[in-house]
Amino acid sequence: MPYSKEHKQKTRAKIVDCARRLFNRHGFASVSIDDIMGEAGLTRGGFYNHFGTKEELYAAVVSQVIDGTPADNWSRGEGEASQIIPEFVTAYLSRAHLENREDCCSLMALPSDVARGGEDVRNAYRQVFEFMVTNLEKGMSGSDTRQRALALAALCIGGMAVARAVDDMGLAHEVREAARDTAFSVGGWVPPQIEAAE
Amino acid sequence: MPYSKEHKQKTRAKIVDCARRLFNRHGFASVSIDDIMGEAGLTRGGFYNHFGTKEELYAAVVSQVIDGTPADNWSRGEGEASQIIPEFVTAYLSRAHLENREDCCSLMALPSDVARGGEDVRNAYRQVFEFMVTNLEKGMSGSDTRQRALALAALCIGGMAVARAVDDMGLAHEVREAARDTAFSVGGWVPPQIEAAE
DNA sequence: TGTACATCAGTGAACGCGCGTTCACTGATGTAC
DNA sequence: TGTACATCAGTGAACGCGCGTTCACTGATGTAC
Repeated sequence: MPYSKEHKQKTRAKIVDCARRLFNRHGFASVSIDDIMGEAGLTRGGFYNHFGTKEELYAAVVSQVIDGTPADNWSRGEGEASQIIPEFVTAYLSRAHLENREDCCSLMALPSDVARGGEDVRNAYRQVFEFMVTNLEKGMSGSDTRQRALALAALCIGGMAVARAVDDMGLAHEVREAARDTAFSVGGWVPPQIEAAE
Repeated sequence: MPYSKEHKQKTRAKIVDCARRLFNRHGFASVSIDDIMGEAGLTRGGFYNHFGTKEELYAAVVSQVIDGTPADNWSRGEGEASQIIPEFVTAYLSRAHLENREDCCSLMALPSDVARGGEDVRNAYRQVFEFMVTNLEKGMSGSDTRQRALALAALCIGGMAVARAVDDMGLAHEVREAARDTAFSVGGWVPPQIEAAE
């Protein structure tokens, strides 16, 4: 069998990776298969060797937990949860994560796109969200941890989604910082001290 | 001058209204001008008597504060802010508002669409968001009201946006209720008692 | 009151364009001998 | 080791289609006389 299995897997991974960045930046409907394949250094026809439809790729993108982003820090999850989880929240609500339009968490970059997507996409979104909530909960103590973790996830995602939608960077960072401070309060953690160095 | 001024204004308002419902449900990129004009009982050519481009209509939609939705309750804003604002939050995070895909707040229905929209759209989004935050703050007492109002708005919008994106209605309502309970805690209000009747 | 007219909101065919998907093909590669 | 072959990932022209926008027109309406 010519072309090793890894070759095809690598190509597929490259397509998903390029698609993720383009979807995060431009949304699902506005990115064409030509755009994606071009970005991956391939031509349109080959797309259908890897995916049946554009929608199938969409689901693959959403369910991908991304290397090299805040989501990654937390998925590694070694060490004390009570320390790692607040660090994750700080990174999630950081200036860098707000400004990086491509390498960011799809939960915050695509909520309204996914809401009107097909079954597979919404399923993928739910799984990533549940993963986030479960991990946030691990970093909490006290009562109602599940409820607080759900609200905390909503606050992180909502804060960043809103900050991206407004046309005023000053307001955007004000929202982001307000979300972060309130997130620490809901989580029951002491506020981050790294503030000045951010 | 034939066709009274009100005639044209009414037609314009009808187009914006139909567009708002279609955008909320399907997103900006997936709704065509034919769809909108058809919904309004008109034909495509007439669109350009009212708007220069599709993007211009988009901004008009986002900036419209909607009659007959929770947003309306609060914009009326007569009476005690400390009572009306918690009522608004309850209505915003209600089952009905989550399930109504068309007549809902654009802040929660379109965040990721707006984030990649043009200047006018993002400006309109900011104005509506600022209006929401200002009003939430009026219903608060204690310290850091501005910061808490920003986080509260992010929590409301984020909670609803996420609840809409997941494929499990049970989880969706769990998120919505968690957001609501935490919202009341951030707002410094006593939890709503209407729960059972919801 | 009745009629001729000017206005302009609304019509719908047409434009160039890019989309998602299909398909006959090409050619780089691993395997068999 | 060298060569012929089979595989199948990748190519790119072509498909039908719907898009945003334009434009010559039509016909309902308010106004002037």
